[in-house]
Amino acid sequence: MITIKHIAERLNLSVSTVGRALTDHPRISRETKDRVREVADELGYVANRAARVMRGGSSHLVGLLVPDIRSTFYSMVAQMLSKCVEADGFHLALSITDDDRDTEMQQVRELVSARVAGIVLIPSANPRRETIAMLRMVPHVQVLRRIPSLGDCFGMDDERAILDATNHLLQLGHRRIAYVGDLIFSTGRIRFDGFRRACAEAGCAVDESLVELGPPNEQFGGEAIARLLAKPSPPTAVLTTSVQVTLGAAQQLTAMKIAVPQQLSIVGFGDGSWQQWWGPGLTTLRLPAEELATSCGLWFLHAVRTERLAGEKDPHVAISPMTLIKRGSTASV
Amino acid sequence: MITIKHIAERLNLSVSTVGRALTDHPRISRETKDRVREVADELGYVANRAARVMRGGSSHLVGLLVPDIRSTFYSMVAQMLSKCVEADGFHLALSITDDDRDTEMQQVRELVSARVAGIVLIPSANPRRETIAMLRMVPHVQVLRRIPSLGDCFGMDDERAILDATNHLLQLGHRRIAYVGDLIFSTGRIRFDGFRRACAEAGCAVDESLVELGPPNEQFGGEAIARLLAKPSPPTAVLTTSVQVTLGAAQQLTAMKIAVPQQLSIVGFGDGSWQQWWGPGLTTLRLPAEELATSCGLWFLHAVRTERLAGEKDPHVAISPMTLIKRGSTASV
DNA sequence: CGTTTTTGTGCTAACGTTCGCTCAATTTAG
DNA sequence: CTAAATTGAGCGAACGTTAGCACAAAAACG
Repeated sequence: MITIKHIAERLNLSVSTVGRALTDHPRISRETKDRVREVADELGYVANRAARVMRGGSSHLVGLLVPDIRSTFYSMVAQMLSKCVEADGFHLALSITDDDRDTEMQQVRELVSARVAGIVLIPSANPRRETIAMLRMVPHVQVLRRIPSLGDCFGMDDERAILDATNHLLQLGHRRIAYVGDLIFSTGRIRFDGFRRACAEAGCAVDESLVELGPPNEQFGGEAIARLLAKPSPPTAVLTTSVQVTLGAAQQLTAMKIAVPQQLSIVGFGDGSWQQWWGPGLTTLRLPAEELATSCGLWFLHAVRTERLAGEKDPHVAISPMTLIKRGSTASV
Repeated sequence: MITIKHIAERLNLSVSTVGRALTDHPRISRETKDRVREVADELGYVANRAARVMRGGSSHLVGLLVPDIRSTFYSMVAQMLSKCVEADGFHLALSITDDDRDTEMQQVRELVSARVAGIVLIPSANPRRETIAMLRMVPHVQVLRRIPSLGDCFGMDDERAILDATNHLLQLGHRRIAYVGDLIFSTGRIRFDGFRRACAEAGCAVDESLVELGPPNEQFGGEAIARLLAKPSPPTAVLTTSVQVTLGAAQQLTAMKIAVPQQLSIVGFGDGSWQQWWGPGLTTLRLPAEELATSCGLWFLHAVRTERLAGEKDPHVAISPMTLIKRGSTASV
């Protein structure tokens, strides 16, 4: 690789002069700058960022940790964040955690080792103490889920949303409402609370046998639906409270040829083009992915610029609202 | 940030000893190694990768350039690639190009500047000379599209696929077949060739007024369908030859309440869960995204390990087959 | 017991870039 | 016409890590 040294030799200049010429230092003559630039282009010189970082400069790298980049929500976050930070000359280092705390730890170590300017992460269910310690060394922002011992967080109004969805079903007269979700993540617990609260407020007892708790993935969604419908007295409505669970549930309902909403009403989670086309159209909670990602990106740049570390005293917690989109998959009993 | 120097001072050791202890050098006593490790953990030491890179080591970074990470295909590539390379201790630096050659150039410059171990890219339609020159400095692999002056490429059998799709429609008796695609990318041109060849071989003249060429995005797909259906003698079948165009077309057909396949047969491109649920089910060309991404990742690691540069003499060109999935959106005339 | 080998550690240079300091040459001011 | 200011460029140190060389102490060998 070509270095400034090569350029300096070629022009019989010192490395410092070449360095200054390339960074447009005011005390270098126009003529020298032009000659240096010309030779640099000719030799195909590309600055070594590692050296710059070592001198104490910024790596201009932003770490992004997501469980799975194929998810529409996470890829939207990645896209928007990338757009945001690139406008300021930053770049994205993408790490995929699989929601595994050990993978997460290793990835965070890598990012800190690369001296990233900051980290945006969707934290795993229960990050290691070490992970948290490392995160506290750099500006960072949590998205979606919230670990109290970490800093700023951009989340969604999970409780309100599930409350709305449950109330929608209650107002349609449903009393046997099944709940499919998780208690693994902070969001899962908040959503479940919302469900219980809505039921309690409506004076509707929660049938524990209609509560399916498990990992928020496609497979569990499908299995949960199958189990629920196989019960002696099946639910009249179901709430699927994560994107993947909703997808699995929809596939299962289609496969089992269940009439929606006649046999079962369903409220899904997240938005994708498939939801408008699935069956009678899926009633769903729309995620404010784009807005959330953008505001998160902007805040993040702010955090990096002000060298704001681990949400020092009062972490900034932003809550974006979700909206219930009513389609054909929910009807009165 | 804590450096080995801090650890050395704390233990009254030299930096070299600490450095060797941390890299598990054989000539360091077990006792010293343990003490060093302990203090390192206590102080929260994280190695500075920049320094390591400067010493001539690898950055263990792999650059990935995609037009848009929200696309299912590209995010699948990102996911699989990440899995592949992380198994070998590499990490992904994600860059989004928007298919813009200037953005692309800037991103490649950044990656080379960060001294990435290699680059995987979906090249833009017409990369700058400078971009190509920089790419030639590092091991790199093209995905999907192919720029002849660059190296190895992992693509799909675009011509064969469109040939199959067109023949499927021809066999169903269609003669007025519309084509919606692009001539911007190498893939677009190859696909169009496949269409023309299939028609020619079947002795079916291509009606140029039924050929809609434009950017491969959702908007164009919708507009193209609207234009085609507004013609005095509209097509009986249409071939949409990119993922986004297919999505736009499907949305437009739903919006216009066109009876598929009675009024119009359609063959789409790419696969997504929505396609099985859209209308009567979309007949479509399945992309071998997962396989392609995985084999690309493996080859890439090979290229990095063997320091294989710009496809030196004979670039490796892998062609994965696509398969036509027949669903309800195509029927005989 | 002396010699060779092994073991454990320190010194120092190097990677590529940046930046403070120095200094000569040139220009401007008095 | 001399003194001061400005311009243009070089020297050398520093960033954190690694690795070759050196060297003392300990161990193994004859």
